[in-house]
Amino acid sequence: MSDDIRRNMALFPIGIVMKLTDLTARQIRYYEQNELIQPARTEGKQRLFSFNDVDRLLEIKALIEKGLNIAGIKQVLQMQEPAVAPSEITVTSEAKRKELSEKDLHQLLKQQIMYRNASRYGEDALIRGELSRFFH
DNA sequence: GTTCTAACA
DNA sequence: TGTTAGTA
Repeated sequence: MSDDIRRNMALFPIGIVMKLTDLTARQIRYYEQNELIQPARTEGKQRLFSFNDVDRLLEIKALIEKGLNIAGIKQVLQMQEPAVAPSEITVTSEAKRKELSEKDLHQLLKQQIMYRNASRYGEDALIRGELSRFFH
């Protein structure tokens, strides 16, 4: 698993990331403010992005083009990273179920659908694409 | 020349 | 989101 550290190595400045992602510096910085990405910083406070950061930005870009807002992208992204087990996203007891609001139930439903798809096809952008319609 | 933050004729 | 100002 040493490939992971390579993908997370902070390598390129914002200028290169702009060309790699076709995003403006403004957008990249804006997404960072909204915690969609967390690039490293040099001593001089300049951002340094890793391959993972670039991949993440490409995903964000795809979702933006699908018409999602920051809030929607956050949710889609959060369901990716934490490879939550089914038990964690399943409503366990009746008591617990009663405490959930309608909004929570929808959120839970989306997570479960996402997990099933991820289990069958393994991870992929297509899954996000399908799921994105829930966040319009 | 590049990047950063803050702000808006 | 664009863009500009003043820096580092």
